[in-house]
Amino acid sequence: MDMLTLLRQRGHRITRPRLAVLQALAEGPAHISAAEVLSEGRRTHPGLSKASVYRTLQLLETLGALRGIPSPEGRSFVRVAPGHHHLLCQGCGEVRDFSGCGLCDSWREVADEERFFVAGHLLEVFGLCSGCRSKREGETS
Amino acid sequence: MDMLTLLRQRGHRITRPRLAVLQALAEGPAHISAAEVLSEGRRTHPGLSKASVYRTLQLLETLGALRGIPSPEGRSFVRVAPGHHHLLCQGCGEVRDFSGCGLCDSWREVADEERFFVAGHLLEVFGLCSGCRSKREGETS
DNA sequence: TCGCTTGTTGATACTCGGTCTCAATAATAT
DNA sequence: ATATTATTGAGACCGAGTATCAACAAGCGA
Repeated sequence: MDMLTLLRQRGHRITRPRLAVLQALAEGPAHISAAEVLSEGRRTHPGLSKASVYRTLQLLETLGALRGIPSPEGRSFVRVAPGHHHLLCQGCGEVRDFSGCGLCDSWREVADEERFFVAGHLLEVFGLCSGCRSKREGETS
Repeated sequence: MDMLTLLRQRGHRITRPRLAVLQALAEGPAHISAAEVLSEGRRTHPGLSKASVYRTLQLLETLGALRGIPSPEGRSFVRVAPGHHHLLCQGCGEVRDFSGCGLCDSWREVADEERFFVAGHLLEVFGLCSGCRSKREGETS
């Protein structure tokens, strides 16, 4: 669902700071940090404050529209989308997306057993990207 | 592989602080924070410093034996084990494990396409646990 | 359209997880 | 035993994220 509609539907006010954050999320990179949202958002609303950015990101995460993932500089946020997953390089920190995991069913029954309401899921595959891989050629593993 | 053996094999020295961290990881809860490792580790090595704990955890993560996952109070660390995944509650922050995901193959070909060396993977399923679920009964979604 | 109510904002002080520095120490090789 | 050098511990430091609170404005009803 549209994040703007989601906010309205849940009874949250549509304000300039929130619109600026939504626009930053829409126009910015797929993985975006709070700091990037702040600087990007100030292009549409110069007075945008750090606190509002964090509050809005937190709100969107609570509503299930965003998901924070760990990154070297704090957290970065991604739009929650079905079958959207990551390859995390432990060498350089690069995050690469991939989609179409084809496995979005087998864990569902586990969640059902636990009486757990599933808002979304995220598969992290971590290791070394091709670049870092060749750099470490020769090391014992 | 045994974490102690792993350290030795990669040419890292076996020191008292590192042994204390390994023991804390072995005896502590499955999901453990750096602060918990510190206090737990000081039981076997009272002089253990915060810096050493963070350094050792970082080293073990680099070596692929540990994986940090986001949590309200910083990060918590889990032993990397095949088919070990999480249900993260966005209401209370509870982390519940589940295993036997049965899907540890379909993403592998994606990784291969990207020439990505896979050290491990972690599936996060997030939403609401049964407790938080009933608390929010009646809210629009 | 005009207020009124109250959710939201912005500035800033603050918290605290995590890192950096560097002299002192101790694990390994010889 | 000695030399080499990775590692440690103490504490200063950094910076992401939060708390506070008076001022503001979104939305609603009249």
